Amino acid sequence: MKQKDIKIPEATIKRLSTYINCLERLDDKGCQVVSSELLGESCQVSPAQIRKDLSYFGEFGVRGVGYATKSLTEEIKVILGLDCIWPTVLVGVGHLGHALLNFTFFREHGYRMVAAFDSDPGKIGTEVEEGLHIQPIEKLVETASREKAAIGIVTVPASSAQSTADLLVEAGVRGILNFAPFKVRVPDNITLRNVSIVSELDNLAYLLSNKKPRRRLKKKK
Amino acid sequence: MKQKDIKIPEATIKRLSTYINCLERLDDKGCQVVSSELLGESCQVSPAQIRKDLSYFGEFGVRGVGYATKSLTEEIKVILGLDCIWPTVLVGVGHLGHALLNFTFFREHGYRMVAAFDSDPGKIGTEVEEGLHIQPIEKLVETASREKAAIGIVTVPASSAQSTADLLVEAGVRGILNFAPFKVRVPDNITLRNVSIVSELDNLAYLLSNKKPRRRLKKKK
DNA sequence: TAGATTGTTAATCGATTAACAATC
DNA sequence: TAGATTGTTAATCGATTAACAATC
Repeated sequence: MKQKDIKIPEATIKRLSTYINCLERLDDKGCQVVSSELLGESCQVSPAQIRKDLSYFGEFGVRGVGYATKSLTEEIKVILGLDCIWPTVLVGVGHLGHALLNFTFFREHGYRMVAAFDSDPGKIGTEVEEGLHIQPIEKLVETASREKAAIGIVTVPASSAQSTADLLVEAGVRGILNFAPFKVRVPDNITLRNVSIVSELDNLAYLLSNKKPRRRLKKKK
Repeated sequence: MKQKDIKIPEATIKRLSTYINCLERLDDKGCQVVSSELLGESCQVSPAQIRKDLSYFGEFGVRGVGYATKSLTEEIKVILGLDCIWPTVLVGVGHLGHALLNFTFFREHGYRMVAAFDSDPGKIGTEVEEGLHIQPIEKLVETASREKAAIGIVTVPASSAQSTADLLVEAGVRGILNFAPFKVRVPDNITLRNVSIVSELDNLAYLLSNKKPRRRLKKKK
């Protein structure tokens, strides 16, 4: 049990999110108790890593036994802040925006989409989800602040990413998830995550072009 | 100039991809030569980091001067393997799949979508891009191997992610980019990248819930 | 108790940053 | 040459892994 102002590695947070996923699947299979060994096998992380990750936040297991699947899931959700609802808005309802609006996981994980915006006049008023109608960008600041949106998702083209982020900040969101291929800048008090789909692909291309048929550089075990 | 069997950090590869992006933008602005200082400012990476990243692959700059914008861009593309065309197939033409098929960057970065598949009979035959018609999953192995697809993109639901990956492996792809919220398993000789959009959101939620306003997370136990 | 598995510390490994000699 | 900026080495910082005492 720690919990000072110790810095938690970002990688740990990322893994915690995947632990939830794996724990839920194990629970579905009827696994009421999991060891770090089993969970590690299930989500491809070493048992030591799992125990270390959890130890940043407290003691959740029973020595000699393991972790109660359901309660560990809940504990991790609390750690990640998924025990409360995050009002979220999305800007840019192209295909990607649409994909996120429909993303089932979204609803299941404590996020609530309270508004969606687009600059295309032809899209305004379209119902994308039950009760969710696309609004014009001009309404962003007004609507998002009224709805107390905490998170803004940016799925506009690179060229309007910065101006969109600016509007979201003006509307009072506390965090921005940016999918546009442009690293936006926001004030220090706003939390920002840039997601680069192209980088992921490029990473794959790199790995492929440097993997000679017989060479083995980076083996995981 | 190094280039032995030195291990390149994954973070370096990720950054190289963003360097290309920034370099192209700087070039558009008429910047023919950039210093690591300027490029760093532009893509929010420290100058030392940039020089270190590049030094893994060779010497691309001129001391006292900087880097030629255009040629550095090209050099990085070669490093990442973006100087050749990667035939790619996509499985699962939902909103996310659609988003990727239309992603302009895709074409611009040396990937060529050679086929798209979906299990929904209602979608078969639909033209999603110029000359690209959705094919049934049953045709995956045949078509993908005939087209010599090197990369497979998985945008199916979690429940069919593993079976889709299996088919792609059977079809002979060398790398898989998986967007489904399920960590698939593939043979050692296949390069795999899992992209978790939910993890990104969860990461944001964590950062937000541990920031000032809701400071107090008292530990019991 | 004996066996199992956690939580934690210490050792290892890896990545970033700082500093500076090389050199245009 | 003087000024600028790279490429690289060494120092620092951070994350992962291994090992084991604690304990159910």
